[in-house]
Amino acid sequence: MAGRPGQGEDGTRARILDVAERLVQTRGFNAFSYADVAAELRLTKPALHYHFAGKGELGEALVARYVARFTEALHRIDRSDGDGQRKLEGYAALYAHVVAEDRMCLCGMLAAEYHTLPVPMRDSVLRFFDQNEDWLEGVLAQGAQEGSLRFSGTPLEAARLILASLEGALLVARSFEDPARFESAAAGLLAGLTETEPSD
Amino acid sequence: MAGRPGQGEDGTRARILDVAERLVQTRGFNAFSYADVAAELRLTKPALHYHFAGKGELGEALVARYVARFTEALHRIDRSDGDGQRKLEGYAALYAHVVAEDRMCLCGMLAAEYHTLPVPMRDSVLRFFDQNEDWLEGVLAQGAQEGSLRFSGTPLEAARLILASLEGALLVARSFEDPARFESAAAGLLAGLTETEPSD
DNA sequence: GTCTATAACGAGATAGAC
DNA sequence: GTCTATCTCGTTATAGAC
Repeated sequence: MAGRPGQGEDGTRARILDVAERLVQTRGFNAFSYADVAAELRLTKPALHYHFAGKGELGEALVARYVARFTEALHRIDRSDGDGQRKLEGYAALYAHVVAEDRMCLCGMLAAEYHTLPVPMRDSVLRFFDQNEDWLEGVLAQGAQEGSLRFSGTPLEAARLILASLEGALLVARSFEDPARFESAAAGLLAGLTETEPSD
Repeated sequence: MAGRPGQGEDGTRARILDVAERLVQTRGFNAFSYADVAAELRLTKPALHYHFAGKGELGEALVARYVARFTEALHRIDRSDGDGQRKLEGYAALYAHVVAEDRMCLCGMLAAEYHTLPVPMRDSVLRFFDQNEDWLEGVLAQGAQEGSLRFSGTPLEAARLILASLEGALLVARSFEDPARFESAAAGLLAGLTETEPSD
């Protein structure tokens, strides 16, 4: 599946995923076609079918790679070893990179199209959200303990609100083609979690 | 355009909009067809073309009606004459009704598909968001003045964060087919805006 | 206002050559 | 691993009868 030869990742396969990923993040899974990807790579549709049996399989590979990259990014933040607040800032920055490229989060886009997706893709999308919530829950628990973060409810509830808010902020900001809208929403969200109560 | 006859709203036209609206809110604008709507209403595709020249025109009518209904709902909340906090609760309840029907907000769904939409639909989606933000801004300013709401940044910034958070909460909750996820996120969001600082 | 019939196109997919 | 050629189906849309 990965790079059997010498290097890493078969070249064509990775380039197909790169183009398809951008198309899905900007137009949606139902609004891109094998023909779009083939044309951009100067290939033909059957060449794509050689690498990915069908659109469903391509979609599954797309989400799998996206989740793997996100997981890596979360591990990088963990290793950076900041306090909860800094980790949350790092997390929001991941989304900022997405909107900077005029894209929606891959799984946020697929969430909108959820009811039209092949079941394996649906499952992967839910796992993506679960994984993000788990990670955020840990960061929030850490932040609460340290005193770097304050929130109402349980860490899991706060984690879910953060995930939803960032996905929604991406969705709206991208429509206005205004990354600043995302930045502002992310900043406001963080501010609400770091308010120090008036020290008496 | 409206109900020229005796009653209100031509029957077929309204029924087409009803079915199309549900399909767009659940599957997306790019994942429903005239054939879907026609079959459900036991009509033929040309009958639909009689009422709406093309898919674009149907989409425009869909958003126009949705925006009009939302505007009415906001006016109802205004007339209810509660404080800022209660108005926000009423606002969140509008979204809760949507997720209870396993739907996405129409304009949230269209925001995901934004780059594939006919331009008139794009404009209407942005106007929907603008209108919501304007209304929320007013409610937040009122709440801040009364002391029923607290937030960081300007009322407009807070309004944008609320809109994004609720849209995102819809998006995620609907994927899990779990309205409780939305309710929890909405409650957490409200809680963050009504925290009373430790009274001394 | 709704129908039958059909055009014109693009989508996803396969067979089989090279 | 990529191609040409082709198939089948669904989609949007129109012409013209009733």
